[in-house]
Amino acid sequence: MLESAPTERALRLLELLQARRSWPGGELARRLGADGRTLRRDIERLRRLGYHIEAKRGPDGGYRLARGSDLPPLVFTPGEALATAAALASSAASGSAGGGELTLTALAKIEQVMPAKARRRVRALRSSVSLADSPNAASGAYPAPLDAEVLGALALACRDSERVRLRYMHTAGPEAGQDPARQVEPAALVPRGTRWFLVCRDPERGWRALRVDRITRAEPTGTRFTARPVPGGDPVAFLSKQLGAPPRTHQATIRIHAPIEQVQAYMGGFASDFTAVNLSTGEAATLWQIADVRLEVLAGGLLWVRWPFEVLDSPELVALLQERAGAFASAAGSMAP
Amino acid sequence: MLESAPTERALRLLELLQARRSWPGGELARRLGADGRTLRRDIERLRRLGYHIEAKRGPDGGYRLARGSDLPPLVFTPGEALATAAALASSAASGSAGGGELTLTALAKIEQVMPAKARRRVRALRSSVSLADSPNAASGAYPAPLDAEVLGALALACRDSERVRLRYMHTAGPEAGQDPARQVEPAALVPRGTRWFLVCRDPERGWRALRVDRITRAEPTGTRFTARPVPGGDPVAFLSKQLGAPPRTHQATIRIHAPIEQVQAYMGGFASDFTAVNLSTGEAATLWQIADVRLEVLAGGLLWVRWPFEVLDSPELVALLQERAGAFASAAGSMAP
DNA sequence: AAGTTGAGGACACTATACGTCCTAAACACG
DNA sequence: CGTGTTTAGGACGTATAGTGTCCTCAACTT
Repeated sequence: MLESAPTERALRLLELLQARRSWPGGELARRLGADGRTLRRDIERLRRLGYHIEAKRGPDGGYRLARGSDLPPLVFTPGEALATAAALASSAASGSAGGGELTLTALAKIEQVMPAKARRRVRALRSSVSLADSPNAASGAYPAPLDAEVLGALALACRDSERVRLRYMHTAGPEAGQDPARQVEPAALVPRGTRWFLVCRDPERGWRALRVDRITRAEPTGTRFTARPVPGGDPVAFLSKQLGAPPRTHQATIRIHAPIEQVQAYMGGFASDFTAVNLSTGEAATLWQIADVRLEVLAGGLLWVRWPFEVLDSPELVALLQERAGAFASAAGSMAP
Repeated sequence: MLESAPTERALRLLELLQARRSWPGGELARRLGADGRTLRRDIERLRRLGYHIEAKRGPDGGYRLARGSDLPPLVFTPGEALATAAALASSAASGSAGGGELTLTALAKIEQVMPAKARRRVRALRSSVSLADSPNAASGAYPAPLDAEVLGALALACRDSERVRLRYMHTAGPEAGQDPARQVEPAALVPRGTRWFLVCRDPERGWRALRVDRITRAEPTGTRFTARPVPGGDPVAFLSKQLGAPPRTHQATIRIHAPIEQVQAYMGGFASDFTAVNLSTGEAATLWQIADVRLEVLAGGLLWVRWPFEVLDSPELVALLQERAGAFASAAGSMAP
């Protein structure tokens, strides 16, 4: 009558083995409600399935799940799944780490199965993000921190060619300020500079590229559609046609009047690309190569430089620094007596 | 002779159901190498184990894994696990999101089982982080982006009371610049301001609080120790005694000369805490409350304000702005002809 | 050397799993 | 309103896997 005791024990075993580094066999058997001999057979089963379980004999021995060739199914608590989903979403939003696509598929997998209870807590967690709580969100990441739920739902829908119902906030044009519901056939999520775009087909309006941070809600409809080729060949090409040339990456070289050892000791934690130079005066200085799509981020990096420095190239950055120097001075000056 | 076909199929089924939203039963049966009837029994098994599997009948029907009360074991590809580990580490490092502890236990679970091959790729991925690749790391997060491997190993060791061998970079004192190996008994990872500290007991030197971003390597030794009470009651208290009072959080109120609607439209994505005010001149202005442990982060936020503004309180911020205004001006001025 | 813990063969009993065959019910499409 | 497709699940016989008990070894700690 379908009792499936071995399967259930196998899953619980994986769970237990991940919750603690090492378990004595007797304890495991007790928790699984089975005999010690049966436990040994279960361990053997998992080993045969490719999971690497080490055993240590003698007092204080036990079983432990170790690195193997295969990755075992990860058993998270709801809280851990929540933290993981939040981390993945913020990682995707910040655009760091090459594996953007992998980040999204991982997020999709969690989003697909995360219990509704835990899911609600994501929103709560996200809404608390502010300048105070999340310094990173403040200075660099201009576009909104993305909603893990929205991003996960979209990633899922793209993967499965499933139509989504979404709300998109228009900020310009005849529909500005509105937040109308519409259904689209998503094709791909494409990062562009610091933003994510959803390349999709609106059955009524044709192909569009929507800014993900302006999508306030995304719900899967459950209806599948047959994927069509994106005009222009692939989603990235389509996006380029829609938006024009990709935003230029600003580069600048900074000459810092301090020896490279000091600079690296102080700033090596968050920056690299330092080069040592010797000025004609014999002074030891450091060149710092920086680059970003947003000029303000470069200026933000310069906030941390505690030695005199100059911008060697990049007139744009120079212009921004001049402008900001004025703004800072007047903002500060107005408070002085 | 221990064949375990049902268990193996159950695990593969979970994998398949997470890789795609919906699967027709016939396809699943084919992939599992089993009869359709057996598949239906397998589905029933998983349902009985608490996983919510929806079915749709008729053409284009199929099975799908949906949200349930329980979180099923997540089956990641090596690449996804890698991206997840990286995301968790950077989330922990940035200190955002309340669930700091959950982030670490999740990271520990992945670190424990991630195949060595994938693990090496974490380092490669991390080493490419620079100002150019990761804007967030640049402007705000002064302390180093933490090594996922180190953080994961430490979290694991704390959880399991396992001694670790680690290398710690001294930057001051008689051992400055050295990187000696030592073994410690880790008690807890404690976030403090923008940094993480490992509260641990060095058998030779007693209780210590080590900055995690200065730990260059951490390897589990495999030997367990019996946890002792941390002096002062708990790790947080101990850390406070070691470091003195927690770093002061700087607060400031900024008056922006623009109506709140404009400010929110432009900056609402990454900041909040705006209040509308009307000046005596009748001008609509906006008050912005900002706070962070690091003054530079506050200044970084002000880089993005495109309207005239003043600092209403916080003499410290005013001083920094004045100083930076000078630095920016001279850095820019030196490039002009 | 003694005690503890994992490893695993043998055996008998149980009951589970499997495929084949069948009927029913939901759903989409023409 | 059928018709075909898809999930649902009962019945049945057979093969076979799972279980606990008992036993002997082997590795490791103290």
